[in-house]
Amino acid sequence: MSLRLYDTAARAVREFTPLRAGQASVYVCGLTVQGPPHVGHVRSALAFDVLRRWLACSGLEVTYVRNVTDIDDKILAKAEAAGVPWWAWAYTNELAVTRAYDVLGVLPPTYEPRATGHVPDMVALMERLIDRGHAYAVDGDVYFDVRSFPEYGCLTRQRVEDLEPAADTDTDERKRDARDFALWKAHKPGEPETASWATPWGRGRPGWHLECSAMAERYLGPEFDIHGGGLDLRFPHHENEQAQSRAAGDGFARYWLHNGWVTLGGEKMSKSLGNTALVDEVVQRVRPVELRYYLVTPHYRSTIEFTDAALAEAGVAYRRIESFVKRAAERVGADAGSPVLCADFTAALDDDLGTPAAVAAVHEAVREGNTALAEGDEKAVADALGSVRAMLGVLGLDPLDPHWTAAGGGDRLGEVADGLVALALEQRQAARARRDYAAADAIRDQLAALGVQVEDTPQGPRWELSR
RNA sequence: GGUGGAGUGGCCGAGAGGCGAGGCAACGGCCUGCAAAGCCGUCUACACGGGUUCAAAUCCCGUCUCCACCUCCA
Repeated sequence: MSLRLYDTAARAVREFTPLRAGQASVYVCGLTVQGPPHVGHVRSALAFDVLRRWLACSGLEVTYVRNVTDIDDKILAKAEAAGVPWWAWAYTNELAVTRAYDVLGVLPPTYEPRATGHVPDMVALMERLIDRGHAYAVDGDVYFDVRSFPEYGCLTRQRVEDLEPAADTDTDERKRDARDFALWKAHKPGEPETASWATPWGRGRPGWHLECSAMAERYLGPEFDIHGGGLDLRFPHHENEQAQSRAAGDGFARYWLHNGWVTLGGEKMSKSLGNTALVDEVVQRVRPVELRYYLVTPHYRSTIEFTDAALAEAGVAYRRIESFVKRAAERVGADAGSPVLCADFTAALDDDLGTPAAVAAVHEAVREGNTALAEGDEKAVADALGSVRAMLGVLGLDPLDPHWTAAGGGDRLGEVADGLVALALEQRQAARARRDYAAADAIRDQLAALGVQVEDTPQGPRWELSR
């Protein structure tokens, strides 16, 4: 069986057949860098990070482009309110987004283009659209003529007549149809000069949708495999992108993937509602890898409610897996066993990235591994470990991946602590040997009070920091 | 008004006509000096009302509730 993906345009799961054999081209809408990222934003990045890892794991050479929208109305407004240049505001937030992605183990894209760096591509695209009769310029604004393109609305199955007028411009009277949307916005008095670029129609700045069409074409070609983004981008953003590109003669995206919401209090997490949980704040309370587990485990298209309880539960579940990996690695070595993916795991991810069933397969392998550990069957332990680590690697959740283990390693104080705990455990073992359980338990209790969790195993005591 | 999505056991969260997803919690057992961890077992649910079918959480009709997009939005 091979990969099947739910395509929003088809409203069905479709077999994934790459345009070019052995390769996959993916364009994902990144963020408009108007503020720091919240949990909902990173869910999207994580969903497509898993897609990208799975495509690569399936043997495809993946070109993954995720843009940054670094110019738009809100960036201008917020920067002005904060009294800083718009480009500084945008860049500050872009750095915050990059940091959040990195903290959660999102792999860097193949390339991350910015809207402001692609004005010539946008101008060229507008010229093509005007030449073909699908766009028109009025007083420095350039609009897409939705009535000129019969397919308009096909991505979201909407009829132009049913749509409410596009409100992305101040005035309607210059547009041929109220639903026509702006490809380019003329410079307005009062807006910073730095937020405008020269074009054949005068100075101005990009409309939101145009950048993605221009950048996708530059880096992925006129037709590419997968276009991803959040559900809210279906309309108008993706509908408009597709209209622009196809009206210009490009094939554009062959599969459309959209991730579901993270809700808080039953409603979509969003800045306008004020119900956001910022990534920076959440990772103060939970380990990033546990946040990643929480976000990656449910299916990417389902809505998930962000609660402390759900997050805590995800942490417990992840630690169960992590605990096996660490014990097994101590027993047989971290790299023992071969990276064999369980058949259930592969089948699950091939079925529209069914991470819930994939995680269930991981838990199954962990259970078998724990049994092997208890029975002292080192061959079986190694098999399970290799398999579990390989599967976790696809999900970006391998506890032994340097990304998660890098922090805090190798410092002098840590070595001293290791030695002190070992010393205490020797004392405790001695007490146990002479059946002085009161003394042995006292040592264990004192270590526990310091956050050191001791467990006895057939191979002797081991310890971890409790959480 | 138009276009979509959702309602599952104590909780999170899958599945989409017939074999009890998985995890968390709880309870019982095994293991352990006692723990911890682990393993085994128990807990048989699908908003409501009809219908189709040998068989429905899954299909059809109706109802209720909630959410999203059509305005910036992951």
